[in-house]
Amino acid sequence: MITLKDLAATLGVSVSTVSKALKDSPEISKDTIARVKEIAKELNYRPNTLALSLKNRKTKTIGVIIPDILNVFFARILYGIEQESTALGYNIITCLSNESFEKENNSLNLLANGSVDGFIMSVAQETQTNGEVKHLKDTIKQDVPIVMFDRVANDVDCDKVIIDDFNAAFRGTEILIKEGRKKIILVNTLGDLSVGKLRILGYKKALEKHDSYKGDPIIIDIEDDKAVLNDQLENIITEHKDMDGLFCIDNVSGVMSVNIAQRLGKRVPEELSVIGFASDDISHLSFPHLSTITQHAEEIGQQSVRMLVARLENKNKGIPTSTATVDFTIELRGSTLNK
Amino acid sequence: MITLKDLAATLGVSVSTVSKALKDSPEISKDTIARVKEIAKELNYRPNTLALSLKNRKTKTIGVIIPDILNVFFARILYGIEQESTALGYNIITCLSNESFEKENNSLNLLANGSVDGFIMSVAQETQTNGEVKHLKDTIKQDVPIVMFDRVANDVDCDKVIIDDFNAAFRGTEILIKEGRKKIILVNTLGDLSVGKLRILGYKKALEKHDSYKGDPIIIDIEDDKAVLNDQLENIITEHKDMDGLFCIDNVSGVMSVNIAQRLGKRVPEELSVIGFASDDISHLSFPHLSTITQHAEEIGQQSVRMLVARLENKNKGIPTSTATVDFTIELRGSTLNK
DNA sequence: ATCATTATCTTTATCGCTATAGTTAGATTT
DNA sequence: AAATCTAACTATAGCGATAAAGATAATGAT
Repeated sequence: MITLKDLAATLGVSVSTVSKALKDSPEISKDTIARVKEIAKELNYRPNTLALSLKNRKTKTIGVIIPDILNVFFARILYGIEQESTALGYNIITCLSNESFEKENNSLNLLANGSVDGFIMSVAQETQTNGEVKHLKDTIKQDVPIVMFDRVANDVDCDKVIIDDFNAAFRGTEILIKEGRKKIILVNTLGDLSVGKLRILGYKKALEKHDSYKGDPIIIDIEDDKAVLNDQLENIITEHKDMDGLFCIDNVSGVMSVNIAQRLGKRVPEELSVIGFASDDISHLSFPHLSTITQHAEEIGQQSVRMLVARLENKNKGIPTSTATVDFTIELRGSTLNK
Repeated sequence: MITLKDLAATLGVSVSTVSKALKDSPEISKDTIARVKEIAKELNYRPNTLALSLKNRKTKTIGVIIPDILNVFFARILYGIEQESTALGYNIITCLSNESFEKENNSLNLLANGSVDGFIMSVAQETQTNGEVKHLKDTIKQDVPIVMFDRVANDVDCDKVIIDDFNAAFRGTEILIKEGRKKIILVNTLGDLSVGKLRILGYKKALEKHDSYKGDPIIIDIEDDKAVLNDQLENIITEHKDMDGLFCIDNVSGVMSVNIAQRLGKRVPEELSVIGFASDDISHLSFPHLSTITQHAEEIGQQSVRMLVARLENKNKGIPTSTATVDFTIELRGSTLNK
């Protein structure tokens, strides 16, 4: 690696002259500036980012903690984060918590010592289930800001970016109601994640609000394990012969359900209308294609970066934290009637 | 942030005493060591990684460049990389080249100045198409090692981790031949990527080798754009009425093909046997489930880390570079006969 | 001719940490 | 009692870069 010192030595001037010349300082003659720049280019000099970070006390680096990179929703968000970070001149250090509190905590501790300027994260399932927040609050207290997306800890005071999950589920359920469906079941694969709870609330609220719907809410919890998901869904479809509306609140079970129903001779959408959540393109893998509530994952990522950078670059001002809501869209394809 | 200086001030000793005490130096009395550690814990002292990296001239950080994080194959590899890195005490800085040469080049330049100890990367499509290698060679020349996985640049001398794509495709094709299929078509969505070429070669070789197979190889190039993929596959299935074997060399078109064929009344696997490549779980989204050549993506990631770290921690010795091949497995499900 | 002013550099200190080279007071040796 | 040793620290330099404060010679002012 080539340093300022090396350049200074080859040119026979002092290190600070080189440093200033490279920044076009008026203290240095145009002649020297030209010579310095030439040599710098020739030797392919690149300033050492580490040294600069140490000096400036900021790294232009964002720590990103993703609970599950194999979940396309999160992969897309990471994609958005990377795009916007690059655009704003920041790097990202990516950590995968793998839904574990311990890994999340480690990552936070490891990086919150000057390695990153701030964090963008979605809370691990374990963290959320156990209600752990101390590690998050501690980090913020040490003056390292956090932006949370999607899965947020309500009792931590920081910037947040979310989908209006309640409203999304409400609107999705309404579509089934307006088709005149009489028995609409919600399949929950999200355990007790905050977003799952909100979606269930939206579903319930929609059923309540519409007098035309007579039944009670039916919520079936199943395991989100791809090996058994198929069987579980098949059971539900077989057991509830009179079910005519199915609302899946994750990414894959909707696609699977459509395929299973068709195979079992239950025609979609005539006899069963299915709607799912989506953040990727697998809705094309069922026939008919799955109608979905589509989350704009990239936008969530981008928005998170914007909020964090805004806070970093106005640190002193101490603006109060805020929560941004990113839009969703409803895309009706073939698995519902109102195409 | 709390520094050694802060600790020294509170204790009324010198900075170097604190530093030594924290490392249990024999020069420092047990008494002082105890006092220092106590205060350090109390004030939640964490050594500044940046300063350490600067001092030690190594960062314990790996730069990872991924061409497309929305491709589950790469997401899984990243997962493997992250796991193994963490296990070996390294952090990762993730960059997404988005298949662009320029972004790949930028990332390399940005980080190859002391920010990372080495790189793990898969070459962007654009880079591979244009045959760009200078940026890769330059990086290595600057003494920053690179490990390439999956898509590798053959004329760059560095450690590599690959799947035996040739052999995988050869074996996959053989399965169809041994079922007695008469017209086996290969669908290529990978353009002119190196791995695609190898898979096509393997397919051709298998057809050649088996005298029982009479036809010529048929390779159909289609675009890898999810919006039109469906239609393109439907066209192929409609036009080639006598096709009884289909070999898909990417992740999704196999699943789609099975679903389309069934819908069009072409029974799978009786009339059409389908086999695909896979690195994720979407093979469950077709009925019957897709038989696949399964790449062990996590293992590719882990192996890459191991090779890079081995090189980093033996830098002086200058071991010659090597290429590791990661196993694949063939998983026969319902879309082929020999289940 | 003397002093002030520029132009153009160089020195020094600092970011946080560690390794190397001092320093000091008390204990041990002869 | 003078010389040597040792335990337990402190001071210094350096990783790479920069900003603030000095330095030097040439120019201009009076």
